[in-house]
Amino acid sequence: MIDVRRVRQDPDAARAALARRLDRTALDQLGHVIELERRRRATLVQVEQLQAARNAQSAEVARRKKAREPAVDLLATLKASGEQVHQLEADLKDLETLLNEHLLNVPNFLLDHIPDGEAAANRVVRTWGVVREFDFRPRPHWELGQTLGLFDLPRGAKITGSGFPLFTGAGARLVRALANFLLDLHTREHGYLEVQPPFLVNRASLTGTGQLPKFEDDLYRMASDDLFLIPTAEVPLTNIHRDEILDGADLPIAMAAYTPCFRREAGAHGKDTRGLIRVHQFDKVELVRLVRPDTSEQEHRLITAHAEKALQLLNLPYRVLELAAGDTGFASACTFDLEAWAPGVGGWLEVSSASTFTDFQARRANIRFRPAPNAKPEFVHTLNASGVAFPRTIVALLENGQQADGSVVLPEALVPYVGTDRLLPRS
RNA sequence: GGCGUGGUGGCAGAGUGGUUGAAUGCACCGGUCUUGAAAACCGGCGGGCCCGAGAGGGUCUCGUGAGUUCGAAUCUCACCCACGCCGCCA
Repeated sequence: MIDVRRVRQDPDAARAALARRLDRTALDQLGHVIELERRRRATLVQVEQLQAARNAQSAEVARRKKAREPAVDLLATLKASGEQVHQLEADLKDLETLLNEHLLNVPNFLLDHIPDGEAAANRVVRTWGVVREFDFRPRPHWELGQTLGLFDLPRGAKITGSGFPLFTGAGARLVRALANFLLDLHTREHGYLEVQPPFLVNRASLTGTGQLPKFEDDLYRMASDDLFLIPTAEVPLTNIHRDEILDGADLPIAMAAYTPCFRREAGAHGKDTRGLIRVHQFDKVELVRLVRPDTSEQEHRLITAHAEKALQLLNLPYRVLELAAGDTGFASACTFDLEAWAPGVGGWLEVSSASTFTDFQARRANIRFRPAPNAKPEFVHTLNASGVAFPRTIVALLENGQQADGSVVLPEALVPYVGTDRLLPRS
């Protein structure tokens, strides 16, 4: 949630800032916010003045009762003004409800330095690793998965539907190995607290991180309980400290979790439907940090570096993109995507997204900290990064590690976890 | 699922209609004392919003929402959550 006070102090600056998102509805929402906030404050002043008068009269009633003096005249005026206050309060509440609805649909302000434009304007910040030259035609992962017996997508579709992968044998073991490798890396080397959160969350949590109310169509919902399958562990992790005031000395808070993620991918039909690139259920190790606002830019670089370290240890060539204004997610102020090279499909695959949300999620989820003992609470800044998403990482591992004989060489870091340095075709 | 008990400030815990945003203790902050620390003593100490240049002032808030009343933490109703016992189940 954006800061309404910032909007009303300089509405034109707010409009200009949001215009960068190239999203008409965002500006429309902002227009409503400005008008509703004006009316809200006008009504609030009225209500409070009336209440102040009534409180004084009420105290006088109490005094007279104690002194056994008559108070009928006061009781009559209080009764009348009571109805007036009641009406004004109802008006105020309607305004606040409406204001909040619009506010929840306004995206975050972007950091100044990110490029303007749509996805085509995304900026390559750096590239790591060497794209391998093949002396044979590199095969796509779905062919490798078939010959190596790693996954069985038709049967996954039979059990559930398209986009619900079934991993088998060494493939299933590779998933488990990645989970252990990544959790060990982030907890032991990078200092994250390992967390195993619930996979179902309520509306308040999804509103806190920004998925609701706007993106309900992208979520799987359990109608009987009004709970949702998590689209990312970002949701439960960030909400752990919802409605809390943290001790400033405890920041930054760093948490890592391995969870499945569920996404309906509504509206993405026909795009990347083959293989493991776009699926409805996938595993991911997620990193979340709650930090002091003045450190959030350096924290953003740090969390990005943590995700990059995973790709480096997996020996996967990747590039880092700074997303352009028009391509940055609703809640994010600045996002770095990590894209691993996949020679089989011949493209860069997003395997991680590292974002700073500034105080946007903290306002929605009401996560604050006390900068010093007895000081006023302030909102934290929240950040997260995939560290990393499994299916596309597996795609990159298979397609980069493939040999002419059909086997796949695994990176050294994974060998102890998988128990072999090479995946061999089924005999 | 059934029956029962309960939800008060960072924690513990008073408070059953009238200056109670809330006693008291702990924790925390400042000070006195001390070579220093501890103890002791003195003082301070929830959060949101609004007005105000500021000083300051106002208002709301005792799980959430609605209601009764001139007035509610205190009464009524609904909902949510936690705990206990029973049932069911891994």
